[in-house]
Amino acid sequence: MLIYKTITRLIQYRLCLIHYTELGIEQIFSYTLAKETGVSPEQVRKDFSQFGIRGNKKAGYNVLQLIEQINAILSKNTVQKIILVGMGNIGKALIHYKGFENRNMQIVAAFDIDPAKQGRKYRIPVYPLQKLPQIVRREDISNAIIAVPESTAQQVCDLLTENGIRGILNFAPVILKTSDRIMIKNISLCGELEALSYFTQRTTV
Amino acid sequence: MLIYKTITRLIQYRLCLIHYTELGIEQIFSYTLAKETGVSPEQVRKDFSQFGIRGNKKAGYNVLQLIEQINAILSKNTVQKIILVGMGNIGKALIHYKGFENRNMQIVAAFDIDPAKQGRKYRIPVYPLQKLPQIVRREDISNAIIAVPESTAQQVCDLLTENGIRGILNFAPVILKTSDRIMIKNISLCGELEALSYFTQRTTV
DNA sequence: TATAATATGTTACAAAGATCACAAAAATAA
DNA sequence: TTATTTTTGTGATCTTTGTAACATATTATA
Ligand SMILES: NC(=O)c1ccc[n+]([C@@H]2O[C@H](COP(=O)([O-])OP(=O)(O)OC[C@H]3O[C@@H](n4cnc5c(N)ncnc54)[C@H](O)[C@@H]3O)[C@@H](O)[C@H]2O)c1
Ligand SMILES: NC(=O)c1ccc[n+]([C@@H]2O[C@H](COP(=O)([O-])OP(=O)(O)OC[C@H]3O[C@@H](n4cnc5c(N)ncnc54)[C@H](O)[C@@H]3O)[C@@H](O)[C@H]2O)c1
Repeated sequence: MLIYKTITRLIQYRLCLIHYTELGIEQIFSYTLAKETGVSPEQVRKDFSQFGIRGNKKAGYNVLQLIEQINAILSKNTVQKIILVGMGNIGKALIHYKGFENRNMQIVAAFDIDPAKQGRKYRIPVYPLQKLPQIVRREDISNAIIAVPESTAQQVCDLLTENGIRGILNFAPVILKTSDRIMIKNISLCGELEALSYFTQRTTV
Repeated sequence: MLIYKTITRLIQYRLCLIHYTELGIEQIFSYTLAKETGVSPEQVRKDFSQFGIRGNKKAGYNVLQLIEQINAILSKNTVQKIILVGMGNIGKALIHYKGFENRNMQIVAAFDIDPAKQGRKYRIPVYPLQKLPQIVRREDISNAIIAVPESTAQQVCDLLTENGIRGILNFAPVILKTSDRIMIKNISLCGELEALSYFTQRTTV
């Protein structure tokens, strides 16, 4: 994906900028944002430049204006609705999380095969899988989170894509096989920890 | 990090290979593994080659032997101990997770400032932060997970690094500032979802 | 008005990573 | 034994991403 990393950084910048508004900061420089987000000032300017965001020489960028411009790029003017499949450990952690709102996202429905999990016990209604096609269509959902066991992840993925889902955040430790028009992002917590281990181990040698 | 991606892939390969042993498969080819992990066969061979793992022309690689070789590279012969700071939504999801064992990892202790969370209510003992230095030293821990709110993440990070932690998996949506000898891996769930949204939005236009 | 200082924006350069192409080896078939 | 097929291993190439350099614009100051 060509500009995936750039978009990821824009999202980071946006988060910082929102902090700045809370602190009453109105104007910033590329190196301010760079330091805060751990990239180089040139990178910040280049990212902005790529999307036609221009700053002022000697005066940097206006925070509010910058947020507006990034919002426009990221289509952050409407709330982005997401569904969740699998109400286990991870699923529950996600639906209890308050941080989505600030970022204009909302988990609008969850699904689980286990009848004990279904109903309105949680902040968000939990439906049986049979309801999925209907809700995806009604709410016009494009993105979903897979938080089911490895053994059922592929079939959940198939169900989602058959019903028009185009983006999936996958927690199951399997590589999902699907059309390349579908975008899949794997969250591999164990993998990340194993990689960390490798490098922290090495440094002692 | 020079070989970070290679290591990440080795970890993926290992996971697949373990599946193969469970299915009774003894011998595999680079393209088998490639298909399963979503990379190219050349990449697989190159990754192995980089660590001196050689296959057999026309006969591919022996599964068990390959696992052994990858284990040796990843130091997977001993259980890797990890600590967790923050017993909220994410923290609880992690300690209830059974999947760490299969990957030779173990969360050996958790920490929280909230006395209500402390004690032996969970699978893993939860201590006050004051106990952290002692336990890190006693158990010889190198890696930690930060699952505390954004507002306290930096101070937890400082505490960890002061006590010899060298690798951190961070769930808080902030860029932690620390020495560059410390390896930090950020898990940005909201960020990933926002990026997904961006691309799935675009495709409709 | 001229000069200095400070940030931006862009072009050129470098590094990392992945892909491609193909030679070499091993097994099988003729 | 020779030819054919299959699969590995790696040098060359392409792509992507990030870094560095520098010219340009703006503001402040003398
Ligand atoms: N919990 C963690 O810390 C953690 C860490 C790393 C990876 N993961 C991965 O994340 C995924 C979820 O983990 P978890 O701990 O939440 O699992 P879990 O077992 O606690 O929950 C899985 C949930 O999915 C539901 N489910 C099963 N099949 C389903 C289907 N076909 N359709 C809908 N719902 C279905 C189950 O009823 C259950 O509620 C797993 O693949 C796991 O390997 C979890
Ligand atoms: N839950 C999610 O789905 C989710 C999604 C994205 C990001 N995150 C991020 O992950 C982090 C954890 O999220 P959560 O939902 O589990 O939060 P939470 O509020 O449920 O839990 C935080 C826990 O940390 C403890 N804590 C606070 N300060 C501490 C300190 N200084 N030392 C030790 N413990 C301390 C609290 O007592 C609490 O138990 C947050 O930074 C959050 O932004 C969470």
